[in-house]
Amino acid sequence: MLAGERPDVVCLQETRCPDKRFPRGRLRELGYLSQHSPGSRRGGVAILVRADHREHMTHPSGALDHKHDIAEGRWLEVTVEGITIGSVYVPAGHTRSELDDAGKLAFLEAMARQAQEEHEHPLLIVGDFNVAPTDQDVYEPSWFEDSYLAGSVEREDLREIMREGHLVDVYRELHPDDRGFTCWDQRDGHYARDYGLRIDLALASQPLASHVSRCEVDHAYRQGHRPSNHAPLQIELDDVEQCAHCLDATAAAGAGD
DNA sequence: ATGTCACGCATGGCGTGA
Repeated sequence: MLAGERPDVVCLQETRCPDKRFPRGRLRELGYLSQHSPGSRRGGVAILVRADHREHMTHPSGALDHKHDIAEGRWLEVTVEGITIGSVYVPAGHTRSELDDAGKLAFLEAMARQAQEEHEHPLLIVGDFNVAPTDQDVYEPSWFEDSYLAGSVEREDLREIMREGHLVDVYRELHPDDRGFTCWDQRDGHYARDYGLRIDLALASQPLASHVSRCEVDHAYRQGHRPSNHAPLQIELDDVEQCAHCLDATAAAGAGD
């Protein structure tokens, strides 16, 4: 994919490898800069940036309050060509025990604060949110009623992130009537019957969202022998320079008010 | 609703989390 399509930026979740085994050298050979935040076990997020953007990127510090262990292996951000891109892996909160639930909600709330702080900046957050925003994003809503993936509390926290950051759910904006599932249970038949969920999202700040020309679920990565149970989102932006310029102007206008 | 998988702990399965 890196050798063929040559995307500008790739955000990965669940790298599931210690930092030592993260293939920095191989990525460099392929012409990509990489940043990796390893997870203690199954997490781990990374961002790859095509090397020709080297002169036009920064790594902001203090992203999602790194003082808290909660962000370890779950959040990374980089600013490329004036656009801040976050790669996120929200805790699943699988058991829905009080502890897990609190961890997931605390994480979502930290994201909302971060989004609020950066709301004047061109921002694109992508990754596994472990929240299906609405019942349209779940294959059988009654089975997921108030579950950890589709609970009302989780959904409200997700809406708060979008409100605070003035963020748009890019896939839903472009595909109002499709389900656009990105994740399926590993058990036999679930993918074939499209028993899936849309929990992998791309949230773009509003002026940036108008420059998103394409957002698709890439089913090619669900083919082959024992693929991931997730399918990636592909996103294309039009007129990025113009967009960054217009957003700078917006921010400047906002600062003057 | 449930037809999987990899892992840790510990060595043949079981419990766990996604």
